[in-house]
Amino acid sequence: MKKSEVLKIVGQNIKRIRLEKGFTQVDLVGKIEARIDTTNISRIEKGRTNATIHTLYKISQALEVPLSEICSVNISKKV
Amino acid sequence: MKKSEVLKIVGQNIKRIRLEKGFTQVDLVGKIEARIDTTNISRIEKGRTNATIHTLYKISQALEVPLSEICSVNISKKV
DNA sequence: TCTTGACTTGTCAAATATGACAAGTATGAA
DNA sequence: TTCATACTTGTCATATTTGACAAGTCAAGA
Repeated sequence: MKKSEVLKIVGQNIKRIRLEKGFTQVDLVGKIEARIDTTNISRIEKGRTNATIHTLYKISQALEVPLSEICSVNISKKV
Repeated sequence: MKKSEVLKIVGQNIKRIRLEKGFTQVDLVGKIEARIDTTNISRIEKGRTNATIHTLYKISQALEVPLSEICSVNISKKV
């Protein structure tokens, strides 16, 4: 699986969960004590940036889901 | 949960799985088609670096586990 | 149309992840 | 002790993430 695909799937996970919970990006930022920016959330959701694990962790906190849930990418069959 | 704790847990996950599978860090690098370095694997396992999701994905590929498994951090009770 | 809210995108500066290499540490075997 | 293997750590250059801000897009209402 290509880098861009991985980033896209992670971003879709985040966006899907966020919408399911009825949050806006601004809501998320408000829920995170550590600083984070809607610009970055947007970029991550769109798969335009290769986020660090800590940033994803902060987002998972705001979404109230385990980090592993937003990192749920199908295990590739072939490398 | 502090940033350093998150990084440490992810690193421990990787190291634990790697040892369970009997791989050395050099083995891992050899299994990953995309370029990655033992220096970086070591730093990630030690929690000294805030790895990007794509790097963790590459490691998960080499370890033959889902990305979500190495990202398994207990959901924090309190923010 | 105009406005508002939500999101996207461009740019910038600062911080830092990454790959590469060298050197150091630790362990175990001969 | 010596050697080999595995890992850690320091440093460097490069690339990129991140937060911040501004501006742009888009859809839904009034």
